[in-house]
Amino acid sequence: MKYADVIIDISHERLDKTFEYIVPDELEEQVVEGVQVVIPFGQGNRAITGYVVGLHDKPGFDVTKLKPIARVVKDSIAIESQLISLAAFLKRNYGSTMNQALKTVIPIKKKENEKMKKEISLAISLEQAKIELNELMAKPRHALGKERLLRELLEVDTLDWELATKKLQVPTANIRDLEKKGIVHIESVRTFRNPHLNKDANRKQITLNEEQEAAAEQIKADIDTGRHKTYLIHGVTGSGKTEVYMDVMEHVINLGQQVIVLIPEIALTYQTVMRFYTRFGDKVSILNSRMSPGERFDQFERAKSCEISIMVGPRSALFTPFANLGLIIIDEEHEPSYKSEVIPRYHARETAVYRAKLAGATVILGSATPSLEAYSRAEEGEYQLITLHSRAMGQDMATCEIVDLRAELQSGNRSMISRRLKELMADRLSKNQQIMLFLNRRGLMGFVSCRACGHVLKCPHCDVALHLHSGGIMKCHYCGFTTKAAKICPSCGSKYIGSFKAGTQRLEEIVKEAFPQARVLRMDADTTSGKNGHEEILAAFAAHEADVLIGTQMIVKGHDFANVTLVGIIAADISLNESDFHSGERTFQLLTQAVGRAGRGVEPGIAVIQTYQPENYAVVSSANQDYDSFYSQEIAFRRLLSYPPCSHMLGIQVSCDKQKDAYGQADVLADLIRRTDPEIVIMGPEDAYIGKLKDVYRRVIYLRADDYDRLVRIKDAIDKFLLEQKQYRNTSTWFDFDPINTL
DNA sequence: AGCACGCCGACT
DNA sequence: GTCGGCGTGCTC
Repeated sequence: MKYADVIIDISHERLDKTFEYIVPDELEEQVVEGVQVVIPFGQGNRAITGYVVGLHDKPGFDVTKLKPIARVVKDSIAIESQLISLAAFLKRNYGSTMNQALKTVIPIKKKENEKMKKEISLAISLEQAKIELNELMAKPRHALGKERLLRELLEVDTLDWELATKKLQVPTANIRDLEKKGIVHIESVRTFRNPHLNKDANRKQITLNEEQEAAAEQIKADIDTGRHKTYLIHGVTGSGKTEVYMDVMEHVINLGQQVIVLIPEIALTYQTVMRFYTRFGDKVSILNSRMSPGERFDQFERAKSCEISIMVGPRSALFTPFANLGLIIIDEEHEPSYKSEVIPRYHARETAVYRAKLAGATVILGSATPSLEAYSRAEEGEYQLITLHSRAMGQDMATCEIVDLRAELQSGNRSMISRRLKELMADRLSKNQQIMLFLNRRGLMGFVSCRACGHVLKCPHCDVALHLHSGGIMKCHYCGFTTKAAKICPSCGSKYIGSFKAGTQRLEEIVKEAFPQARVLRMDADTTSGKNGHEEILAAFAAHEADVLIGTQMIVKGHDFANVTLVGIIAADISLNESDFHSGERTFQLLTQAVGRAGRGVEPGIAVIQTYQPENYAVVSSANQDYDSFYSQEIAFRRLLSYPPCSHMLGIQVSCDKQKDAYGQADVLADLIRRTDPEIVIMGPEDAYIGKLKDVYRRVIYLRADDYDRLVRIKDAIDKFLLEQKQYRNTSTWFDFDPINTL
């Protein structure tokens, strides 16, 4: 007789343990570690699903009380036992129930209706298609989706419907329209096929430069001799890190192993995706946050059945069930999107290193501005540092000028644009070159306040300011609460009440005023409403349909525009003045990326950084593109104040709809912590950054310790206490290890 | 989480 | 006298 340990599919601390079940003889073949099973649970024997996490021959519980497993869930993926260990790692290191951890690691069940795959192909010859494309391009406002589709079909014979609509983001209407005109042909097929490349002509032979070659060779040599390390590739913007990744990827695939490539959500663009497709063809699958759980499940199933050997995707792609994983690449390793915002709040970097350890795989981290965490590990020798010093195409780095806004103000210029920036903009516009203006919007939002008494209109459900939207409506960006814009201040009755325009919007007006002839595009939350908003704006800018692109963070991430020769950073300080200890690091990363946008083509570029703190080290070192100088100052600051990576932090949040209970429970937990570990550095309890959200009050406690495990022990003590505690059962508590965002 | 058992108020 | 409130406890 066999017995199985099952984790019940109910996420509750009180059920967060394995339950033992009898494996019936007829199910013995099917019940393996990782499968989803249906089991009778509780007095009523109601059918509940669960995950098998262990199997043994001897019962470990009163055998008379054991019930048999009812059945194995059809189409459930038996995940690698490695992934179960990975879930245990998530539970232990980031705090969650085993069920929550398993759910982040195991793909969700497939949806019922399996739809027919459709393929799109050209109904006309390649030459005709080129003519069609040219005609399309000639129209001033043509459908960009059609353009992408036609361009793609010039490269490949057939295109999967899903690929076209999801990854290339071609609207279905565009495809239908082209079909009606007889340009493309839509065919339903049964089997799934990835696009095949028409000809290898477009598959450029990539030759690595000396530095890239040395980097790739070093990693490949280590892999060949069975050394599986973690590498940090620190390469300046444009140094061609991706070429190094691809070279190593090819090597690993030739060894019969699989590769996971993590890319920040925001960089999952058409260009990035195509780079992998053109190099590796149908070995690649792409995971996308817009995919439904069913689609994701399909991709994981293909990985499991060895149909593909490369998975490219955001954070969650880390859990692709490859049986023989050989390499994990994390591009733009410093990106905050690698930290999960939901429980378990894991960090993809740490988790990747752990998964690689389990699988005997190699990890490559890459960044132009490595996180302090990664770089300090490299310095300690835990990761191996590889530096790429020069740009692959040999372009010069942009020159960088810092404009002191204090001096600008003294000489009477109160505009958002300094005289120097204006002068350079005029010059670029006259040369028909493009300009990017970057504004970190945070702090310049369009909230509504009273000019007489200073009262700020707040959301009744959340502790945040309401924002003015078009049509005289105020909206809460956190809970969606909407109300009519106030005409009179509810506090003092003054009618001098109004909003400050969003920074980008105001900047756009200023630019249009100063350069009426310039064509300006703005990219922010307001202008990118549609699904493909981003892509369309960026494509329009790439096609030089505008001279100036104004935007927030989104425009600085990984988009290369060859004709951009001037980048203006309007207010570098804004991100510096955030209360968070990451502010220096974020500012440096942002500025470095923004500066890197200038001069990606033949023309050398100039970047102008406007700031009130021209002597700030983050500003100065990003202007000089000097990571080492930034790092040494930032790490000294972290060491001095015992911030990560020089120590570890644990954020504990208590939330409750009753303010009194949230406060009470937070105090109880703080006492418990003091009793558990009297020496630990404890901050709080205090109100969370947003003290009330959707009518729920939130209190936070922060702990700091050199030893991560010490924090884990406190987490475990709190978990144990919460199980036994009778009072405050209406509160909920969760953990955030080494938090990235202020709780 | 759900469901049962269990001991105190207003109702056909 | 009963129906039902949700407090407490258990689930292999």
